Amino acid sequence: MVSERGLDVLRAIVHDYVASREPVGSKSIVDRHAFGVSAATIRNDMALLEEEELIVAPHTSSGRVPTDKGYRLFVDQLADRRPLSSAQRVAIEQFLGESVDLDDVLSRTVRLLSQLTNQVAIVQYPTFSNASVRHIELVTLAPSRLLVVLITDSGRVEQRVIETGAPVAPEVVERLRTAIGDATVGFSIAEAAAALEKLPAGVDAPMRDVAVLVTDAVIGQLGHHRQDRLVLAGSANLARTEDDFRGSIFPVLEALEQQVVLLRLFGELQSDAFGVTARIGRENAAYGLSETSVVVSDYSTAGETARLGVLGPTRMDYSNNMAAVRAVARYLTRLLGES
Amino acid sequence: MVSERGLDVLRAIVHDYVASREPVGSKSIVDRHAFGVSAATIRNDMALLEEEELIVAPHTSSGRVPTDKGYRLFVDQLADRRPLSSAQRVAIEQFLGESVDLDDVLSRTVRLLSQLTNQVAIVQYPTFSNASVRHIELVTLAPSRLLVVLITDSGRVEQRVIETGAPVAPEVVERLRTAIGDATVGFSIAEAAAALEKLPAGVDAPMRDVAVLVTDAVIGQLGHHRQDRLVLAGSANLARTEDDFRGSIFPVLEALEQQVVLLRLFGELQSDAFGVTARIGRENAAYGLSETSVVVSDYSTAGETARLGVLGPTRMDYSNNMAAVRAVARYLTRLLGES
DNA sequence: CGCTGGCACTCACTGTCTCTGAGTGCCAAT
DNA sequence: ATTGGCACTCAGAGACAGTGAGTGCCAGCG
Repeated sequence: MVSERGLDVLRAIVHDYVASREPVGSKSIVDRHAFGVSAATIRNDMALLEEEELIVAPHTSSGRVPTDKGYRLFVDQLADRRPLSSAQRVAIEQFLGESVDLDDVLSRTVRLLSQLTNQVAIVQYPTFSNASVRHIELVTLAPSRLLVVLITDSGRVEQRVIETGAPVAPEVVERLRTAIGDATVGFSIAEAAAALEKLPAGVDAPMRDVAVLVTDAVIGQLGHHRQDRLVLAGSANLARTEDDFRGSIFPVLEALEQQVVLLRLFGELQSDAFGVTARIGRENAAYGLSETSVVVSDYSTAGETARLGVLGPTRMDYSNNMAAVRAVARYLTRLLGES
Repeated sequence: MVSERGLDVLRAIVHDYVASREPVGSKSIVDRHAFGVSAATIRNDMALLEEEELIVAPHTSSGRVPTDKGYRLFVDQLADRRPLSSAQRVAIEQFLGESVDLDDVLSRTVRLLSQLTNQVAIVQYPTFSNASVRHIELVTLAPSRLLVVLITDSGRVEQRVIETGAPVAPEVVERLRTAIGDATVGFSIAEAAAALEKLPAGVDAPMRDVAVLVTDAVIGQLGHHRQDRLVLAGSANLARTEDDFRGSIFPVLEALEQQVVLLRLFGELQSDAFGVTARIGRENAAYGLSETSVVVSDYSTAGETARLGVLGPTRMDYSNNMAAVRAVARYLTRLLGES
């Protein structure tokens, strides 16, 4: 078993390694941390830690480096839950407080998070599944081209262009708008979608084709969860990492573009009781991100929850990043809750 | 002066260097290209080219590499204006043909371009300055929170949320909507903005405050050129470059996030008579992108022009990239012109 | 029994040296 | 103008020794 001091040693190794980027040896530990014991003693502890596969020596006789398992233990038990500095808190309040729009809030959030952590930040769009339809607008862009705009009371606006194939008379557009409006405005998303399914059946034959096209479009918009969208910032931070991680930038950049991958990754993580979770190194191997760690937290909107987090090399400052992710998630929840 | 064959040699050097990533020497040139002369002759030509600073030897006695100036000459005079392969043309048609929406078109375009060139692709949002206002919608999200949606006949939809500070009565919203609609719908962007400037003055005192807020918002939306927006794809290609360029990825990724930089860069480039322009290496030094080249082309929409292009390491395949950029720009112009 | 100092050992890293080969510049001959 | 020949240069690859951080182990000490 690993002793109490053994864990302290692990903590010191993680800390020093993250800071210095170099394998850390027994001597430098006693130098930098007041353990009150000699280097030889530390060495004994390190031998135990190595047996438990919490640390590893990259070359036979050089310092030790935490393994994924070591980081995992560190994150689960050893990371000090230190709060953000007051300067950072002020930054959050100031920076997010100014925003007006949902889009604006999210884009500010993601930039803020990437600055606080020096990592790539990711924020998922929230859903408002209990939102209801506020307004539907049908605009003729060209004789045979319609624009459908859907507005919900959560402030979400969806647009889509429809090619009707044949010209549509203005009065038809007008009647369709009224019909669709009557069937949907004021109802929840689910109710509205159900009502629209049946709508074309009760419509005069000549305009039924158009009606099908339009209702399909609206149903599509209703079902189009924006949760499928992500906002990113800070990918330049990947390249700032001046060391060996550079080699594995490619799959990461690729994943950032193929947002599907990130969405699945986000989906799998579940944070415990509104806390923060981390996925470390090889735990992400399935996504080709085996040298990458992800720190996420839920944040909640009126009804549902969505996620935000940061992504970076396995050797990252978990303490700081987890604190930042948690703080931003909390603040964002508060901000969105107000509305 | 550089002889005719000297230019052929330069072309060969650029071609081979781009392909092999290694400095190219006189012998390998006579091997790979049927010059019909001996290596010694080529050496003489190379000495001239070096004198003109078109090529340079990275180490005293190894092959030559094109300088920025060499690439410039190559791009201006030597690049074969070879058309795209028919497979590529088909890809363009198929891939872009399916799209419906402006957003969709642009996002497909940028992905396509990045695939064709293996570089980072950038597409600027088009403006439609001669568009006119089609519809304005005012929706109450909460007692003191309004959503303004602006729709133009070019299919552009802008939204903005306004905090009114105090609750606004439904009939006030209704009257405002009518007033604003009357003043703007059917008019051009410029006319509508002018009319809105004067609108609050002619409104009853009690609702004037709200009127000012709302008209300001709409004026802001009208003036908000989407041309300020870019769509990006393919940043992972930066990391695929397996060579020395990796070192200068950081400023590039940074520029990609700070879109302002890219916008200025795009703005400075002017392509000649609907052709393609390149900005090579140190010509971009002002933006911290001195190892980066940019290839852009105008593309035009109904009224105005916008730009698209690719960005990558100085040592890129200019022939192919310029052909791809031109072809995509042309196709996009045609596609947008149809509407 | 845990801690410590001592000691031999390992091995990555660095600098130096040499060797090799691709490539050059120059020159005299064609 | 082109060519073959030749001396020269220099980056890169091995080989080699020296250095030092760090380890494992052990006997002794509190």
